[in-house]
Amino acid sequence: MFKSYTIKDIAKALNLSTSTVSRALNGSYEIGTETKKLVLDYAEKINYRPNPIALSLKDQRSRSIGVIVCEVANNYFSQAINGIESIAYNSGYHVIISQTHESAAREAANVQNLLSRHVDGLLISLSAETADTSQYRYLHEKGFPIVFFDRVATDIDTHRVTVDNFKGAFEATEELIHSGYKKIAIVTNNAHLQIRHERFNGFKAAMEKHGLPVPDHYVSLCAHGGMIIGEVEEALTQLMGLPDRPEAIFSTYDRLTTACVPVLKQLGYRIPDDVGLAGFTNSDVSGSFDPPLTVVRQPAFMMGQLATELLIKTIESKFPIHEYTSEQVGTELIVRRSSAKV
Amino acid sequence: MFKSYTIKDIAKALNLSTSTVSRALNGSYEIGTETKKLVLDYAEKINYRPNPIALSLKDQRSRSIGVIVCEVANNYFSQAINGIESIAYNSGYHVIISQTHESAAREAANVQNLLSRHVDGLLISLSAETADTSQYRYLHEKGFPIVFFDRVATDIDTHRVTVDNFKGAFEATEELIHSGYKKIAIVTNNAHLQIRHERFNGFKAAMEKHGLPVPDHYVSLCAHGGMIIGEVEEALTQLMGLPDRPEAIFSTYDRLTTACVPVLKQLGYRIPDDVGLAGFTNSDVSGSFDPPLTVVRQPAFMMGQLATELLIKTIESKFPIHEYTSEQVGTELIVRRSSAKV
DNA sequence: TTGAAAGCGCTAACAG
DNA sequence: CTGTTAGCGCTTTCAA
Repeated sequence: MFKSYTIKDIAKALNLSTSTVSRALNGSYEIGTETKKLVLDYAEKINYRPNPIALSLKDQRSRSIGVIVCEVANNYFSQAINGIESIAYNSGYHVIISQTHESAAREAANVQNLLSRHVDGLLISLSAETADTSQYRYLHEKGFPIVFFDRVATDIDTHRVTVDNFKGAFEATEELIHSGYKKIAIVTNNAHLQIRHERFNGFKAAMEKHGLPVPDHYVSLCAHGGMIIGEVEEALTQLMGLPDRPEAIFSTYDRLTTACVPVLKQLGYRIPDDVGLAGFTNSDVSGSFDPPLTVVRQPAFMMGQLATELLIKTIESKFPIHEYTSEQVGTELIVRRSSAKV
Repeated sequence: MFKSYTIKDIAKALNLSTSTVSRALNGSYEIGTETKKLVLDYAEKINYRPNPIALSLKDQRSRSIGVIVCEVANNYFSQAINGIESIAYNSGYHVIISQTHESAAREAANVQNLLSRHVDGLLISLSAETADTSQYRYLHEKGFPIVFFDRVATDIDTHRVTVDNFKGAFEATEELIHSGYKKIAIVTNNAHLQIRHERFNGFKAAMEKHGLPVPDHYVSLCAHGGMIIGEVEEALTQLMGLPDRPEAIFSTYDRLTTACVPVLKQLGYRIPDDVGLAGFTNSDVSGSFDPPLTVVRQPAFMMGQLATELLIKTIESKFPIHEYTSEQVGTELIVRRSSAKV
């Protein structure tokens, strides 16, 4: 069923040896111009395609890279995957995507799965649940090419691609402050991720700079980062039920930010009249929200490209690499009405 | 660099032949219980993983399926890919995604690329530009497993997974009519796609049923389906500039629908006060829009699953399949304020 | 119950 | 310039 032609078929048809055919196909110099033309023409005619599996077996590489993300159906990640694909494709790699759904166990299983498929390298964005990164350290120490992007493991010295989360959060928070908000709460996702810390710190730094307090009860955690709407409801109900109810909310994570909108409305609060809102999100329709959202946007596509370039460079390096780069790109603050003070 | 263990390593270490090791690993019956245990224990200890590439070479299949979509960063497709992955993963296939960016040329190139990678089958959603489906017919006739989903080629008799586009469009249009709109225009994407026709026909049928006309100048085309904002601007500017300006707009395509919102606003029209709006989209934040959007939603995840199941069944079928199923699933109409009549 | 050997498609070292 | 051959990791006859 759908057998394709092999080098052998060509050799037989042309009464040549397979090696001659191989040489012709690969543009070797030690071959007669006529023979070469003969082979190429015939190959063209029968639409010959080399079998990449045989090639992979030969040179011990699969020409594929594994990508680990929490969810494909996520603005940031789908845009990043777009960037990943664009580079990988041009470099002759294919991309195998696997999703953790924010589960550390699934993440571990996916890594094993990708390894058993002999991917040449791994592009990783940690799940929110991942606390233990030892499997990555192990691989990394064994010389297996790994690049982290966005949600990185800080305790492993590898290539990394991130945004300046601190600055992104700082700017957004300061925007809220400049609008006139003083009592600002933060909703954030799981504590393990580095990006959470950085964004949290950026938030705190902005508050501190302006002499504003960040009481503990103004810090609300949603472990599933907006995937579970009940969690967001609970968090916001609690925040908005406080005696010193916050005047504005800063959200550190994509879905969390967009999830805040319907939840706040459902709880009876108008944005920004009753409560201001700003947060990280890569949604490309955040400007059409009611109200239009003030957002921090990450250059997802570019980050995907950058990470993939680093990974492929590592994979194809003749020598083991021991110098790792941490690329940090900027975020974009888009100010809209949700952060205005009425 | 990162060499993994082979069956040979085990054989050497245990002083056995590779075939014995192979048999032990594969639970063959013609093997001594002791030897078997020995091998399995050792394999476990060194964390042995069979090389899928060698296996593929042997049995002439790659255990991978190719997916062709226009864009990963698209609500519908990212959700569908989610479904595709879930089934493929469990069946031991990996998924190679490639994007056409709505270009027929890129689509053709991607197909060739996937074929040269010897994928075992193809899951295809046509690009908006694709008019010529002969490459698919050719493959299909050669016995290559293909399943179309969402944007299908109707002139090829293969497995297909679609939604009831006619009904989805019919219901949404009728919803606008029931709200009190009479002059309803339609913005739609490229003419080649079957889904466009079906949705257009559903729209027309609803209009006819209620005795409403669909003049030609109420039909507006955006070839790039909302990817190019200028196109949407042009289309809407023209529609809204008509002497008999439409009172409502029905949009047949995901991004087109969401793109209508900022464009209409920018042109100075309020939704639904000045113009009603309803359309297809799988955006999961359409309820947070200003105004909340009346949308037709497709069960993308399920469609991805269905298509993948069909494909894998075809791939693994012992006999050539000549009976093809056309699965059609329902759409969901979510009525919100954008389609209300003020 | 085990081992030897061929073969999947391709490349490359070695002969000629 | 071209052919022969071994080998990548694995399974599967065929022999023993």
